[in-house]
Amino acid sequence: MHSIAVNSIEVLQALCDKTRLRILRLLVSYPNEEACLCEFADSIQEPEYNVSRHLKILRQAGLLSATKEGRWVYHRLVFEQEVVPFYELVSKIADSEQVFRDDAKRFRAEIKKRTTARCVKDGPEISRIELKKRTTR
Amino acid sequence: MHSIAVNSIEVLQALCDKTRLRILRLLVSYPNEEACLCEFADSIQEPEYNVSRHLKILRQAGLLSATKEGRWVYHRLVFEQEVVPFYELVSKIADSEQVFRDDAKRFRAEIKKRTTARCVKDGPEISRIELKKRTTR
DNA sequence: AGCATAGTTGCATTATATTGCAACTATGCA
DNA sequence: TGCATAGTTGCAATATAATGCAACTATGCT
Repeated sequence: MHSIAVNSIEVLQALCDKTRLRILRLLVSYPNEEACLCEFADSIQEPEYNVSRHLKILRQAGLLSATKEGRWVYHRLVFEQEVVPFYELVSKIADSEQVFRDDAKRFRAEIKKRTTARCVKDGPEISRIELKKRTTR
Repeated sequence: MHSIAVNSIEVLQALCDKTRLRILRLLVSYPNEEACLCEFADSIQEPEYNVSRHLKILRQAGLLSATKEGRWVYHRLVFEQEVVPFYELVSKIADSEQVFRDDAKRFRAEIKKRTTARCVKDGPEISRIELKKRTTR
Protein backbone atom coordinates (compact mmCIF):
# COMPACT_ATOMS: atom_id res chain seq x y z
CA MET A 1 0.00 0.00 0.00
CA HIS A 2 1.59 3.22 -1.12
CA SER A 3 0.51 6.64 -0.06
CA ILE A 4 0.18 9.96 -1.78
CA ALA A 5 2.41 12.79 -0.62
CA VAL A 6 1.28 15.57 -2.93
CA ASN A 7 -1.71 17.57 -1.75
CA SER A 8 -4.43 15.13 -2.74
CA ILE A 9 -7.24 17.62 -2.64
CA GLU A 10 -5.34 19.90 -4.95
CA VAL A 11 -4.75 16.97 -7.31
CA LEU A 12 -8.41 15.98 -7.22
CA GLN A 13 -9.39 19.58 -7.82
CA ALA A 14 -7.08 19.61 -10.80
CA LEU A 15 -8.77 16.51 -12.16
CA CYS A 16 -12.36 17.64 -11.89
CA ASP A 17 -12.41 19.91 -14.87
CA LYS A 18 -13.28 18.66 -18.31
CA THR A 19 -10.55 20.55 -20.14
CA ARG A 20 -7.87 19.35 -17.76
CA LEU A 21 -9.15 15.81 -17.87
CA ARG A 22 -8.95 15.88 -21.65
CA ILE A 23 -5.36 17.14 -21.56
CA LEU A 24 -4.33 14.57 -19.00
CA ARG A 25 -6.11 11.77 -20.77
CA LEU A 26 -4.14 12.51 -23.92
CA LEU A 27 -0.89 12.07 -22.05
CA VAL A 28 -2.10 9.07 -20.11
CA SER A 29 -3.06 7.46 -23.41
CA TYR A 30 0.39 8.22 -24.82
CA PRO A 31 2.48 8.16 -21.66
CA ASN A 32 5.83 8.46 -23.39
CA GLU A 33 4.74 11.43 -25.40
CA GLU A 34 5.21 15.06 -24.60
CA ALA A 35 3.60 18.01 -26.28
CA CYS A 36 3.62 21.75 -26.44
CA LEU A 37 0.77 24.14 -25.80
CA CYS A 38 -0.27 24.53 -29.41
CA GLU A 39 -0.48 20.77 -29.89
CA PHE A 40 -2.78 20.41 -26.91
CA ALA A 41 -4.81 23.40 -28.01
CA ASP A 42 -5.25 21.94 -31.49
CA SER A 43 -6.01 18.47 -30.13
CA ILE A 44 -8.74 19.53 -27.77
CA GLN A 45 -9.85 22.52 -29.85
CA GLU A 46 -9.64 25.06 -27.09
CA PRO A 47 -8.00 28.50 -27.20
CA GLU A 48 -4.35 28.56 -26.23
CA TYR A 49 -4.81 30.98 -23.38
CA ASN A 50 -7.28 28.61 -21.84
CA VAL A 51 -5.10 25.54 -22.30
CA SER A 52 -2.15 27.46 -20.93
CA ARG A 53 -3.95 28.17 -17.72
CA HIS A 54 -5.21 24.62 -17.34
CA LEU A 55 -1.72 23.26 -17.94
CA LYS A 56 -0.49 25.53 -15.19
CA ILE A 57 -3.03 24.10 -12.77
CA LEU A 58 -2.00 20.56 -13.70
CA ARG A 59 1.65 21.47 -13.14
CA GLN A 60 0.94 23.11 -9.82
CA ALA A 61 -0.91 20.01 -8.69
CA GLY A 62 2.18 17.96 -9.53
CA LEU A 63 0.56 16.03 -12.34
CA LEU A 64 2.67 17.41 -15.17
CA SER A 65 6.16 18.71 -15.65
CA ALA A 66 7.29 21.13 -18.30
CA THR A 67 10.51 22.19 -19.92
CA LYS A 68 11.03 25.14 -22.13
CA GLU A 69 12.91 24.47 -25.34
CA GLY A 70 13.27 27.47 -27.56
CA ARG A 71 9.87 28.98 -28.09
CA TRP A 72 8.12 25.80 -27.06
CA VAL A 73 7.18 24.47 -23.67
CA TYR A 74 6.92 20.70 -23.54
CA HIS A 75 4.59 19.03 -21.13
CA ARG A 76 4.70 15.45 -19.99
CA LEU A 77 3.54 13.15 -17.23
CA VAL A 78 5.46 13.01 -13.99
CA PHE A 79 5.95 9.38 -13.12
CA GLU A 80 6.21 9.90 -9.41
CA GLN A 81 4.79 7.11 -7.32
CA GLU A 82 2.38 9.50 -5.64
CA VAL A 83 0.57 10.55 -8.78
CA VAL A 84 0.47 7.21 -10.58
CA PRO A 85 -2.83 6.19 -8.87
CA PHE A 86 -4.36 9.34 -10.28
CA TYR A 87 -3.12 8.52 -13.78
CA GLU A 88 -4.57 5.05 -13.42
CA LEU A 89 -7.90 6.55 -12.52
CA VAL A 90 -7.81 8.90 -15.48
CA SER A 91 -7.12 6.00 -17.78
CA LYS A 92 -10.25 4.24 -16.51
CA ILE A 93 -12.63 7.12 -17.06
CA ALA A 94 -15.31 6.29 -19.57
CA ASP A 95 -15.47 8.05 -22.87
CA SER A 96 -19.19 7.81 -23.45
CA GLU A 97 -19.36 10.82 -25.72
CA GLN A 98 -16.09 9.84 -27.40
CA VAL A 99 -14.54 13.17 -26.62
CA PHE A 100 -11.29 11.52 -25.57
CA ARG A 101 -11.24 9.39 -28.69
CA ASP A 102 -11.61 12.41 -30.95
CA ASP A 103 -8.99 14.33 -28.99
CA ALA A 104 -6.60 11.41 -29.33
CA LYS A 105 -7.20 11.23 -33.05
CA ARG A 106 -6.24 14.88 -33.47
CA PHE A 107 -3.34 14.42 -31.08
CA ARG A 108 -1.91 11.59 -33.14
CA ALA A 109 -2.26 13.78 -36.23
CA GLU A 110 -0.39 16.59 -34.46
CA ILE A 111 2.43 14.26 -33.59
CA LYS A 112 2.65 12.96 -37.12
CA LYS A 113 2.94 16.51 -38.43
CA ARG A 114 6.14 17.05 -36.50
CA THR A 115 9.29 17.15 -38.58
CA THR A 116 11.38 16.06 -35.60
CA ALA A 117 10.40 14.65 -32.25
CA ARG A 118 9.02 18.05 -31.35
CA CYS A 119 6.55 20.56 -32.66
CA VAL A 120 6.04 21.11 -36.42
CA LYS A 121 8.48 23.95 -36.85
CA ASP A 122 11.43 21.96 -35.48
CA GLY A 123 12.74 22.40 -32.05
CA PRO A 124 16.20 21.07 -31.09
CA GLU A 125 17.22 17.79 -32.69
CA ILE A 126 16.12 15.07 -30.35
CA SER A 127 15.23 11.90 -32.17
CA ARG A 128 11.83 10.26 -31.88
CA ILE A 129 13.55 7.00 -31.04
CA GLU A 130 15.31 8.47 -28.08
CA LEU A 131 12.01 9.69 -26.71
CA LYS A 132 10.41 6.29 -27.19
CA LYS A 133 13.11 4.59 -25.18
CA ARG A 134 11.99 6.36 -22.05
CA THR A 135 9.74 3.97 -20.25
CA THR A 136 7.44 4.63 -17.33
CA ARG A 137 10.03 6.27 -15.13
CA MET B 1 -10.07 -2.72 -18.34
CA HIS B 2 -13.37 -1.52 -17.02
CA SER B 3 -14.89 1.82 -17.69
CA ILE B 4 -16.82 4.27 -15.60
CA ALA B 5 -20.43 5.00 -16.50
CA VAL B 6 -21.32 7.54 -13.84
CA ASN B 7 -20.51 11.14 -14.63
CA SER B 8 -16.82 11.06 -13.81
CA ILE B 9 -16.40 14.78 -13.51
CA GLU B 10 -19.25 14.90 -11.02
CA VAL B 11 -17.59 12.10 -9.05
CA LEU B 12 -14.24 13.85 -9.08
CA GLN B 13 -15.91 17.05 -8.04
CA ALA B 14 -17.50 15.19 -5.17
CA LEU B 15 -14.09 13.91 -4.11
CA CYS B 16 -12.20 17.18 -4.09
CA ASP B 17 -13.57 18.54 -0.88
CA LYS B 18 -11.94 17.80 2.43
CA THR B 19 -15.15 17.14 4.35
CA ARG B 20 -16.44 14.73 1.73
CA LEU B 21 -13.10 12.99 1.48
CA ARG B 22 -13.14 12.47 5.23
CA ILE B 23 -16.62 10.99 5.13
CA LEU B 24 -15.77 8.72 2.25
CA ARG B 25 -12.49 7.67 3.76
CA LEU B 26 -14.30 6.50 6.88
CA LEU B 27 -16.49 4.20 4.84
CA VAL B 28 -13.66 3.06 2.61
CA SER B 29 -11.70 2.15 5.74
CA TYR B 30 -14.70 0.22 7.08
CA PRO B 31 -16.34 -0.87 3.84
CA ASN B 32 -18.94 -3.12 5.46
CA GLU B 33 -20.04 -0.43 7.84
CA GLU B 34 -22.87 1.98 7.43
CA ALA B 35 -23.59 5.02 9.51
CA CYS B 36 -26.11 7.74 10.12
CA LEU B 37 -25.65 11.46 9.89
CA CYS B 38 -24.98 12.02 13.57
CA GLU B 39 -22.27 9.38 13.61
CA PHE B 40 -20.48 11.00 10.72
CA ALA B 41 -20.96 14.44 12.24
CA ASP B 42 -19.47 13.25 15.54
CA SER B 43 -16.63 11.41 13.82
CA ILE B 44 -15.45 14.29 11.73
CA GLN B 45 -16.56 16.98 14.18
CA GLU B 46 -18.53 19.01 11.71
CA PRO B 47 -22.05 20.40 12.18
CA GLU B 48 -24.83 18.09 11.05
CA TYR B 49 -26.27 20.50 8.53
CA ASN B 50 -22.92 20.61 6.83
CA VAL B 51 -22.43 16.85 6.83
CA SER B 52 -25.96 16.43 5.57
CA ARG B 53 -25.27 18.53 2.54
CA HIS B 54 -21.97 16.83 1.80
CA LEU B 55 -23.58 13.42 2.08
CA LYS B 56 -26.15 14.56 -0.43
CA ILE B 57 -23.43 15.53 -2.88
CA LEU B 58 -21.76 12.14 -2.42
CA ARG B 59 -25.08 10.39 -3.04
CA GLN B 60 -25.83 12.45 -6.10
CA ALA B 61 -22.43 11.57 -7.49
CA GLY B 62 -23.27 7.90 -7.06
CA LEU B 63 -20.65 7.25 -4.40
CA LEU B 64 -23.01 6.50 -1.53
CA SER B 65 -26.44 5.06 -1.06
CA ALA B 66 -28.77 5.74 1.80
CA THR B 67 -31.80 4.16 3.38
CA LYS B 68 -34.08 5.70 5.90
CA GLU B 69 -34.84 3.58 8.92
CA GLY B 70 -36.99 5.24 11.48
CA ARG B 71 -35.50 8.56 12.31
CA TRP B 72 -32.13 7.57 10.99
CA VAL B 73 -30.69 7.63 7.51
CA TYR B 74 -27.98 5.06 6.97
CA HIS B 75 -25.24 5.71 4.47
CA ARG B 76 -22.98 3.15 2.92
CA LEU B 77 -20.69 2.57 -0.03
CA VAL B 78 -22.16 1.55 -3.34
CA PHE B 79 -20.13 -1.33 -4.65
CA GLU B 80 -20.83 -0.69 -8.27
CA GLN B 81 -18.01 -1.54 -10.60
CA GLU B 82 -17.92 2.03 -11.88
CA VAL B 83 -17.14 3.66 -8.58
CA VAL B 84 -14.73 1.08 -7.18
CA PRO B 85 -11.70 2.74 -8.83
CA PHE B 86 -12.62 5.91 -7.00
CA TYR B 87 -12.82 4.08 -3.69
CA GLU B 88 -9.42 2.55 -4.38
CA LEU B 89 -8.02 5.99 -4.95
CA VAL B 90 -9.55 7.32 -1.75
CA SER B 91 -7.99 4.46 0.17
CA LYS B 92 -4.56 5.44 -1.14
CA ILE B 93 -4.72 9.08 -0.17
CA ALA B 94 -2.05 10.00 2.36
CA ASP B 95 -2.99 11.01 5.84
CA SER B 96 -0.04 13.28 6.55
CA GLU B 97 -1.85 15.32 9.17
CA GLN B 98 -3.51 12.21 10.57
CA VAL B 99 -6.94 13.69 10.11
CA PHE B 100 -8.26 10.41 8.73
CA ARG B 101 -6.74 8.46 11.57
CA ASP B 102 -8.39 10.66 14.19
CA ASP B 103 -11.71 10.53 12.35
CA ALA B 104 -11.49 6.75 12.23
CA LYS B 105 -10.75 6.59 15.93
CA ARG B 106 -13.89 8.56 16.73
CA PHE B 107 -15.84 6.55 14.17
CA ARG B 108 -14.90 3.27 15.83
CA ALA B 109 -15.97 4.76 19.16
CA GLU B 110 -19.32 5.75 17.66
CA ILE B 111 -19.87 2.25 16.40
CA LYS B 112 -19.00 0.73 19.73
CA LYS B 113 -21.53 2.98 21.44
CA ARG B 114 -24.34 1.45 19.44
CA THR B 115 -26.63 -0.84 21.38
CA THR B 116 -27.55 -2.75 18.22
CA ALA B 117 -26.04 -2.73 14.78
CA ARG B 118 -27.36 0.77 14.33
CA CYS B 119 -27.19 4.14 16.01
CA VAL B 120 -27.00 4.45 19.81
CA LYS B 121 -30.69 4.76 20.47
CA ASP B 122 -31.56 1.45 18.78
CA GLY B 123 -32.91 1.23 15.34
CA PRO B 124 -34.53 -1.99 14.09
CA GLU B 125 -32.96 -5.21 15.30
CA ILE B 126 -30.36 -6.19 12.77
CA SER B 127 -27.49 -8.03 14.30
CA ARG B 128 -23.94 -6.85 13.98
CA ILE B 129 -22.96 -10.28 12.74
CA GLU B 130 -25.39 -10.11 9.88
CA LEU B 131 -23.89 -6.84 8.77
CA LYS B 132 -20.38 -8.22 8.92
CA LYS B 133 -21.29 -11.10 6.67
CA ARG B 134 -21.92 -8.73 3.80
CA THR B 135 -18.74 -8.70 1.81
CA THR B 136 -17.77 -6.28 -0.92
CA ARG B 137 -20.96 -6.69 -2.87
C1' DA C 1 -51.57 15.90 21.34
C1' DG C 2 -46.96 17.40 22.77
C1' DC C 3 -42.22 16.99 22.88
C1' DA C 4 -37.56 15.44 21.58
C1' DT C 5 -34.47 13.80 18.22
C1' DA C 6 -32.67 13.03 13.29
C1' DG C 7 -32.18 15.10 9.38
C1' DT C 8 -33.00 18.57 5.50
C1' DT C 9 -33.24 22.92 3.18
C1' DG C 10 -33.87 28.09 2.01
C1' DC C 11 -31.51 32.21 2.47
C1' DA C 12 -27.64 35.27 2.66
C1' DT C 13 -22.76 35.64 2.69
C1' DT C 14 -18.42 34.71 1.26
C1' DA C 15 -14.96 32.39 -1.27
C1' DT C 16 -13.28 30.11 -5.62
C1' DA C 17 -13.21 28.88 -10.45
C1' DT C 18 -13.73 29.61 -15.38
C1' DT C 19 -13.76 32.29 -19.43
C1' DG C 20 -12.70 35.78 -22.94
C1' DC C 21 -10.17 39.54 -24.28
C1' DA C 22 -6.23 42.15 -24.72
C1' DA C 23 -1.75 43.18 -23.48
C1' DC C 24 2.23 41.35 -22.33
C1' DT C 25 7.09 38.50 -22.43
C1' DA C 26 10.33 35.48 -24.72
C1' DT C 27 12.46 33.41 -28.45
C1' DG C 28 14.08 32.82 -33.16
C1' DC C 29 14.73 34.42 -37.68
C1' DA C 30 15.61 37.75 -41.58
C1' DT D 1 16.46 46.15 -35.45
C1' DG D 2 12.01 44.46 -36.74
C1' DC D 3 8.73 40.96 -37.18
C1' DA D 4 6.38 36.52 -36.35
C1' DT D 5 5.34 32.83 -33.37
C1' DA D 6 4.74 30.44 -28.67
C1' DG D 7 3.15 31.16 -24.58
C1' DT D 8 1.61 33.78 -20.27
C1' DT D 9 -1.06 36.82 -17.43
C1' DG D 10 -4.00 40.89 -15.62
C1' DC D 11 -8.55 42.31 -15.66
C1' DA D 12 -13.48 41.98 -15.67
C1' DA D 13 -17.50 39.20 -15.98
C1' DT D 14 -19.82 35.31 -14.77
C1' DA D 15 -20.67 30.96 -12.64
C1' DT D 16 -20.23 27.74 -9.07
C1' DA D 17 -19.31 26.15 -4.32
C1' DA D 18 -19.09 26.21 0.83
C1' DT D 19 -20.71 27.91 5.20
C1' DG D 20 -23.68 29.37 9.10
C1' DC D 21 -28.02 30.24 10.75
C1' DA D 22 -32.67 29.42 11.31
C1' DA D 23 -36.71 27.29 9.98
C1' DC D 24 -38.47 23.41 8.45
C1' DT D 25 -40.14 18.07 8.00
C1' DA D 26 -40.38 13.40 9.73
C1' DT D 27 -40.37 10.05 13.11
C1' DG D 28 -40.90 7.98 17.62
C1' DC D 29 -42.03 8.17 22.40
C1' DT D 30 -45.04 9.34 26.41
